[in-house]
Amino acid sequence: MEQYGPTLRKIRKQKGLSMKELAKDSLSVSFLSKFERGESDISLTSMNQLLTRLNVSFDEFLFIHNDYSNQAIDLFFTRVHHAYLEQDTVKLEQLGANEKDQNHLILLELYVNILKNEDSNDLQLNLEPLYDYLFSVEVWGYYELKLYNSTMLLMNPEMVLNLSHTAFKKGKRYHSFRDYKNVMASIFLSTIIYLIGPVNKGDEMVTKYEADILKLFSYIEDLKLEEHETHLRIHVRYIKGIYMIKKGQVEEGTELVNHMISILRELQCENNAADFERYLGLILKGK
Amino acid sequence: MEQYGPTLRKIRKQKGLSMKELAKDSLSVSFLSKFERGESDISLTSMNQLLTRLNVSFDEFLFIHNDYSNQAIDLFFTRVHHAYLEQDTVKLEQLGANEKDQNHLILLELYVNILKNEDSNDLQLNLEPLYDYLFSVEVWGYYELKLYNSTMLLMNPEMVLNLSHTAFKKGKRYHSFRDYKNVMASIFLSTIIYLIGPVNKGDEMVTKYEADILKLFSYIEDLKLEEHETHLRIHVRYIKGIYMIKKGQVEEGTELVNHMISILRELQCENNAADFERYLGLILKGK
DNA sequence: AATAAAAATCTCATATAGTGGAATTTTTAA
DNA sequence: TTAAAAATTCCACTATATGAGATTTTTATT
Repeated sequence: MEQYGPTLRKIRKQKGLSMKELAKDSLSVSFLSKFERGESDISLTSMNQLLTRLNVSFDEFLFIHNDYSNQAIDLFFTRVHHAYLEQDTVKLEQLGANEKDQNHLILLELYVNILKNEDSNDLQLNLEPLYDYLFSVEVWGYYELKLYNSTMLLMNPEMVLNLSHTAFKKGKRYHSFRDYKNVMASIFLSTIIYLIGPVNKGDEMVTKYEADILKLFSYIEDLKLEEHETHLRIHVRYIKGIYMIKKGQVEEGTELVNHMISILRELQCENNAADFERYLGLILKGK
Repeated sequence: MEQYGPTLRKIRKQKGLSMKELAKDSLSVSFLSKFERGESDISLTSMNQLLTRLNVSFDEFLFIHNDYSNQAIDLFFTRVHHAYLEQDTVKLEQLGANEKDQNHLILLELYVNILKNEDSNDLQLNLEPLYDYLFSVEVWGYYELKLYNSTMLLMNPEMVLNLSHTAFKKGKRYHSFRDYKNVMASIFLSTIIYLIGPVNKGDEMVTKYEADILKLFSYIEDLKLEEHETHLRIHVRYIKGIYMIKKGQVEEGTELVNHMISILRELQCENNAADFERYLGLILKGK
């Protein structure tokens, strides 16, 4: 039994409510006392009533319960991402130690394999289980989007294309869920970058996948980005510029990209600006 | 008893899991069946185990359960805001009908009073209960921030100042919670606008509250905005420009503000740009 | 320090959440 | 059509969530 009670007590006290006031309409004081002391579990219905009365959402409650750290799902992907960037295979293996989820274990193994075989060319990744999972799920939730987003770079173009379309189709109903648009847009933009092809290669891929790239831009349109989602707006325009360059409109494309970079500079987003600039340089050198 | 079971079933099916697989390690199949058919409540601990296995957060679960609409807290404030903008007193009164929360009722009454007495000058608002509540709560959560944010414009300057400082002090631990920074920054920025004073008046307020305004800018610094939070970055610079104008640096201030407006235009944030421009016009006319 | 009021805990009775197994029905797949 | 898998139903049983009222602890006030 998880000890949710004490956390609830803490929150109740912070809001200056007595047990009587909180329990009103949903529970007896005596039971609330027992629960708050960690001596009993509570039903989902009762808990929901209590949290509603306290004006605290489940996620906020769990955020406090987990010592002011975020959701398990985000936490896992963030940790993996960091460990990978730091090439910390030990950390990755540690993360796997307490893990029961099959997908998570696969993902960790993939990353460890990549880090360990970085130089050798005979790297064979087994992505089948991931494909199977992502194709079998009927509606993609937040988790599936994150899972795909953090593994797409390991997949081959055909699969990426296929799954990005799938993401669009299977994720539709979530439009208004908090972080959804961000992950979705990020998936589509990464897909486009992927399809534009390696910077040092020719433009075969752009030509081959032209229809798909346009489709992906239309998916982003479909997200109907809000005016306050300026970061995504900047990112979209930037990728459009890159695409134009690859398509031959070198001058207009470069101008658009540089414009976005200058906006980022003005807002002191130095890292972002530098990343954008570096990639632009590579693209232009390939021309 | 809320019927959470059927929603869980729906999600389980979407993910292609059998009851046996889902129940493993946490529940018996026969009970899971009973729960999923809405014939029994479930303990918070069990539910958490099930959702963890499904890789679905509580908020995502409730989002689906509530027919793909968002959190109760946000929903309330959004609805009130819309009804107020549309001067729809009937809608506001409707919102109050099913409402049990004391603060919500106060807030609704305030808005109705404002709309009904718009022309007459003898409007007397009783904000005491709100002050009492906000001062009595030890740690401000998401709800308190939203509540304050949506009522601060009705309060007098001294109170706003006091409560904005309170927001900073009492909200500290939440830095990493999802929407937190947004609401927090929005509070500080609104406070600065408030302290800069009415556009048609002189600059007494800017002078009087100079130290406070600088303090508020430092609070925003303290939030350590991420590079991807470009919307807030734009907003902060815009307000800085307005402040410079009020302080006498008309030229530099106007330049900065116009710069931000032009960025918004480039990103096709037409409404935001227009709002910013309108306010700039008023400020400059007052000079 | 004394006292009253409010808040929280404890005791015990009861309702119901949850288990396990076996038989039955429904769904799925080949 | 048929066999296997998945889900439901029924039952007997245990664990525990919850409520009512008595008791103790805390808080506030003089």
